[in-house]
Amino acid sequence: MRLLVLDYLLKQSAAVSLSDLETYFHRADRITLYRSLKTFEEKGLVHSIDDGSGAVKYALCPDGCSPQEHHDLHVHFFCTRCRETFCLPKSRIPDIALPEGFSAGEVNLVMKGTCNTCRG
Amino acid sequence: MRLLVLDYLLKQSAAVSLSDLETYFHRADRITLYRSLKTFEEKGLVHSIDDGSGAVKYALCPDGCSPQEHHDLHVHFFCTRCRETFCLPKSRIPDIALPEGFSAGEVNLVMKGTCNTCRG
DNA sequence: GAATGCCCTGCAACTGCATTGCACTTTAGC
DNA sequence: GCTAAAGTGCAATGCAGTTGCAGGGCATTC
Ligand SMILES: [Mn+2]
Ligand SMILES: [Mn+2]
Ligand SMILES: [Zn+2]
Ligand SMILES: [Zn+2]
Repeated sequence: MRLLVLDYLLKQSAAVSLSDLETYFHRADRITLYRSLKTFEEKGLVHSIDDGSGAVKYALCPDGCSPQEHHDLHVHFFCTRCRETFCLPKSRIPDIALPEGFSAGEVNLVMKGTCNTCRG
Repeated sequence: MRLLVLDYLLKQSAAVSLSDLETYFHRADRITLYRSLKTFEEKGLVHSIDDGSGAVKYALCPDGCSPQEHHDLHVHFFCTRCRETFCLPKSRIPDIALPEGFSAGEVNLVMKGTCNTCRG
């Protein structure tokens, strides 16, 4: 099952949600798919994306992610038309000036708009 | 009830969630508080913040927000210790380079780390 | 002052997504 | 082949958000 899920992820250009998997693998159990994603995430194969759509999405990690540390510090793009979420590894997150006393850790940056296939 | 909620919001330095309100106004109904926030948001009084904590938080808008358009294009900061979320209106979101064909709309930028009261 | 209508409130119920427990099956190691 | 571990399926739960509906306050109108 996990191999099938991994194969599916490799073919996607956009991030997938659990319900996406559920729709595609309609014969498989929801929980199995859920745990597959969780395991992949733990092992550093995929990273999760909270794009504000209500459902967490997952995408394959770039090379160099380890179980200890995910460095998915790239921008994510959520298309408001097709509701797909894309990783934009080329668009790095710039440094943000913080007020005195604040120390930065992770950053979550999600842009919204229309993607290249949805523009008209 | 709404006046009480508004009064409460005015006294906060951090964004509040629905359950925060629920805890404070323990005699009021959850739904009434929920709808108060929704009404405030519609009218341009508050803006909602998705900080990734699982619960949407709300904070008063800066001057100039209208029912039609919220311009809360500032950075939000989520403290991983006290789990409070702060608006950082001084930290503007820089422009992000997008790939060809992508057009930008809203941006959600949440930084995580420790706030000025939680640093040790 | 009674009737009408609107707005606010409270109760109940429902949805969607995430998560866990437990039993069963399959796989891998010996 | 036997045994332990890993993977899977089913059930149930939790939590945040949301909606429908009915009752109550209040002001306007006749
Ligand atoms: Mn990504
Ligand atoms: Mn804000
Ligand atoms: Zn699109
Ligand atoms: Zn803090």
